[in-house]
Amino acid sequence: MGATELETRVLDATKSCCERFGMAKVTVDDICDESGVSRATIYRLFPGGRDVLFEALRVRELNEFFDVLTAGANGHDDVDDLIVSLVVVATRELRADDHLALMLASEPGDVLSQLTVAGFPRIIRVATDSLMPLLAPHLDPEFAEQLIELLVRTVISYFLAPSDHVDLGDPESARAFLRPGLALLTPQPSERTLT
Amino acid sequence: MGATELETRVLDATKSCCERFGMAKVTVDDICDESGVSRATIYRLFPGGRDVLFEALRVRELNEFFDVLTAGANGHDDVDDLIVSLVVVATRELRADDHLALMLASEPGDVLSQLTVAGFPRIIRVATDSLMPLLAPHLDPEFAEQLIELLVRTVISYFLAPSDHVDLGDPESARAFLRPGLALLTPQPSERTLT
DNA sequence: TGACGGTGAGACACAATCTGTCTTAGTGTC
DNA sequence: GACACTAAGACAGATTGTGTCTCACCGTCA
Repeated sequence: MGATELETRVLDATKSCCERFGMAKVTVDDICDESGVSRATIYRLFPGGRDVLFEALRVRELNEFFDVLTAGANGHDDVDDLIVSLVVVATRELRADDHLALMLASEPGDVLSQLTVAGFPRIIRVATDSLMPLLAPHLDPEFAEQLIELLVRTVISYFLAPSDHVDLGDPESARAFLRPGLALLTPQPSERTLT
Repeated sequence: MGATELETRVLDATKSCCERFGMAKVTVDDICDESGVSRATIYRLFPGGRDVLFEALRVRELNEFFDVLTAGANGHDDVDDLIVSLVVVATRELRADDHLALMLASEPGDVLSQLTVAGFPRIIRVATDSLMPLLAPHLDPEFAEQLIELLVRTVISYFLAPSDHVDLGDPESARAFLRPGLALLTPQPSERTLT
């Protein structure tokens, strides 16, 4: 998974081109100019070209997102605290993501599709891979997977369409919102259901 | 010169497309979408298409600039005051022009060319047409034309490359900077030279 | 009612641009 | 000197954009 310095430069260039022109207008040559990498090299690094390039960028961004998230959610002995922290930090991270905001403004269709439809399974996959190690010590694996998926869906939904009643970026509000679900966790570990 | 509501809409759309994509990436279809005006109509309003459209936008912006400038420089009995005011207001107007700033950032070559080379004669022409009525009551016509050209060159130069010693957006600084030249005006109306 | 000016929709040929692949030559490393 | 890696750019084919055209539509005015 070690990204070459060259790959990094190309993906950085792709990112900044997307911000400048909007994804629809970016050409491979734009990325060449921006990165200072030759056309041939880009096609060798990312066989398939343009689409593969965007795909790789999405993967990188997604992984970065969960790296930051998991790094920022340490030192919680209590599962409840951990979960609340994850939700809050994730929400704040989404809100602070300038690139995401720009893309959401200039290419709403594509970005929404990535967040809710086409790209959603991947998000769940990466989220599961990243968060399972954190939750595994405290929860039944199958339950943890279901929980992660539900949390991802919730955070994304409240990010895209904020509520007047809940602010998942605020620890107090998030805890209050999550309490009913969290209550199911600790007291009776026997009957775990989400619906 | 009355611009149709339709022409206005098309030029507004052109402007906003330039800001979103950068001039190089804007297509006529983008402008159709943005303005809600059909392709056929755009080509009828602006025969020649794309380039003519950009040209028309530049003309409009330029005229608007001097309209605002002359409107903001009223009520000066003294020529010195008038000239200082024109320089200050023009400088501030340039600095406050978001569209110009955006274009300058994304398409430096084109914009610089418009400000200093290809578009410069037109700037001088419009400036002369706009400012002569203001200066005519006070100055010899030929001298006024020379003065206007020099002021335009000066304001543009200091706008593009600000000086550590002079701030033409500041009345005090501008007056001090212009004093040597202004001194030539009032005392001896006989020997008028700029060099 | 019918003629008329202005508009949107879209077909069209041509030009320009982009894509993805390829070959070449250059550069640094072992 | 062989090797891996890269820049530069030629190339065919696909895609996109341009500018012109025709046609249907719609409101207005006679």
